[in-house]
Amino acid sequence: MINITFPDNSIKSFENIPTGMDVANSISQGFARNCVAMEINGRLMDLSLPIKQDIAISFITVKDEEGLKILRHSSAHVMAEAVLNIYKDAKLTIGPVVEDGFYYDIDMAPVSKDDLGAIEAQMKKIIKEKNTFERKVVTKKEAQDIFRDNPFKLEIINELDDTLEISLYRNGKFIDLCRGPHIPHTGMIKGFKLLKISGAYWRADQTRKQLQRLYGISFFEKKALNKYIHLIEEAKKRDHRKLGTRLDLYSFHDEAAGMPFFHAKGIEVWNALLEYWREEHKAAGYVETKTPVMLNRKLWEQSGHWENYRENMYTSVIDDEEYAIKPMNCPGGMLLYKTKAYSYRDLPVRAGEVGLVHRHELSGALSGLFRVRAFHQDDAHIFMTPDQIGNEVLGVLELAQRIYSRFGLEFHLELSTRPKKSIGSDEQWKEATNGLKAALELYGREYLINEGDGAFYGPKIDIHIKDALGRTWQCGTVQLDMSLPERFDLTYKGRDNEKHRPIMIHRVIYGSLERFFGILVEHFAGRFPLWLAPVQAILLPINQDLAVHAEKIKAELETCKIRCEVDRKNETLKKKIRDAQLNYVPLIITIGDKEKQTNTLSVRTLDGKVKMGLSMQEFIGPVLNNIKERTLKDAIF
RNA sequence: GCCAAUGUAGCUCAGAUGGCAGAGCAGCUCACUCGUAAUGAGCAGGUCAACGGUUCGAAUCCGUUCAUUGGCUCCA
Repeated sequence: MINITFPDNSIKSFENIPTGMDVANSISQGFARNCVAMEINGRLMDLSLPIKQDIAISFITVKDEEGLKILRHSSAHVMAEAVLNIYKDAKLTIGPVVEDGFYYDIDMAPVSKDDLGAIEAQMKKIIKEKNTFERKVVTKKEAQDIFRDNPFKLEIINELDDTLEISLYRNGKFIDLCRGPHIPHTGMIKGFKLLKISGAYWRADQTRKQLQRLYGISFFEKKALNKYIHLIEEAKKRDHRKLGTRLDLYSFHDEAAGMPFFHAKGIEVWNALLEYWREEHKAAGYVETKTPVMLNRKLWEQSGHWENYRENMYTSVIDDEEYAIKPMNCPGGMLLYKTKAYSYRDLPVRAGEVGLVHRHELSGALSGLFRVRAFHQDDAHIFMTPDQIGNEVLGVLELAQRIYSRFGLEFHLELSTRPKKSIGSDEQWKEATNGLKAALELYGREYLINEGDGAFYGPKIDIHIKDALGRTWQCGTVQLDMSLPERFDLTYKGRDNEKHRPIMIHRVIYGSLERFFGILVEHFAGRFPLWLAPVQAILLPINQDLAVHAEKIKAELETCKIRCEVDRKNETLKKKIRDAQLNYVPLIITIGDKEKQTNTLSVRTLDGKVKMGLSMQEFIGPVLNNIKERTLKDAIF
């Protein structure tokens, strides 16, 4: 008699030794069909395993996050089997589940995207066979014997802890070394797709063999796969590199790889972003500063960058002196601080700087505006007394919230603590980390903790925003720095008339203006809200004779600081409207004889709605209001 | 930097097997002067990324370089 306890504390008894599947079936067949694995004593196990003693179990089903991971892990096995069916002498290495699917690193000749179809076809066949995954426990010696032709698996086996049992999984003819667990049978993979191929080093070590990494994704439902594919396609449509070209915002040139060129229209958006940034920062008690782009090597030695960051820095020799283009703004900020003597009464000092920095990123890492070699940080350095940490960090979080919500972006927070390689005493780290924690508590929102993920000079809070497609991006960061004030011997006079060391934080909110711009393009799919739109209104004269009147109106709107253009092309109205719509101009104003005679405007918005007979005042008032409030609302009239 | 793919007109792309470089959009000209998502006709536009090689002949084949794209963190 076996007694099984379920999560709701109910108990069921079985005459004979049941498998996990038997137990699931005893609840209902429908439930069993949706079961993927079971959890016993915190360990995930196959449903096919017998339960030999009284124990508490809970089932992992297709609805659980864990279930999906197991499915994808099993999918990796199926993919590996498919690859082996086609490429007989391929050698498998590891095939884990990752955030967005799974991969398998395989030692084989390079394959191309065109080969994926054949592998997918093989996988389909295997899935159709509904093969079960059979688990077998072997000794280390047996495992070594089975994988004697595979140096990668041997290496893994040799490293395994002797106290662990070594398990193999067989589905069909395919056997792999694996911890498990797996789905009951391959038929549960209802939707899958192989996504991409890349090179990857064995154990991520450049000195070791380069393997082929095949990526795939899979789901329990075909529908979920379609949804995923749809998301990828939607993301593709919003690709800021494509939209940037089409909307004439920015471009990239071979002559300066990774360094974007902003066009006139792009700069309108850029300036609107910065104007808003300045407004918020002024209101939050910041001053704005500016430091040079190129500074002497001595400064970088003092700041520690020469030692820690040199391979990413652009350098040049001028008048026999070595200079480096700044990869960060902070050392310049240090010099600014040192230009005067500070009293505790002066603190906190909040000094912002929209600084242009250059970092020599690996050529393969470059990607549109998202990963560049030259960019502007909306940086600020805050110098303060130790007891101001909580308040100042809180202030940054609140400022960040105000700014992000302006764009309709949600966000979450992550706290990163001391990494292995770091400077400073335990005491300092404790104080700094507690300071950040205190601020987070004051702020009152949940946050994740990334143990050991801080900068070498201090702990930090990262702010991750979530765009309209649900993708997250790390933009803002608040970093406590325990190194630079020391290295530059920053001080302030305390109430006690003694010198004290200020605490310093670095923080950004947009992060990289370039990158944030790119994120916004994708977030809005190119349709900027009115306050950001490069061209806010376009005037379309119905015929050539009306162009003069259109220009007159344009001049009037421009005195109100509304960015506008006249489309003087010798085209039909239909055509001009189409062009304006495709360029996402929020306000499309047609100028015909009727409008000229009555001195009114006929306004079409991007949703295709038309409002006729508006007087200039009826138009300008609400428009300026919408711009001033920087609202995301399309509805203006 | 490493692996793979890609690079043809301002943009999007076609150009098996080597034999005079093409389309649509955009641009320019002309006609039309138009009322809410494409008027028509014509013209112009190219060192086929760069350099080198193979060949009677290269956008096409080979090599090098540059750039772009997807990866290179997730541990049986």
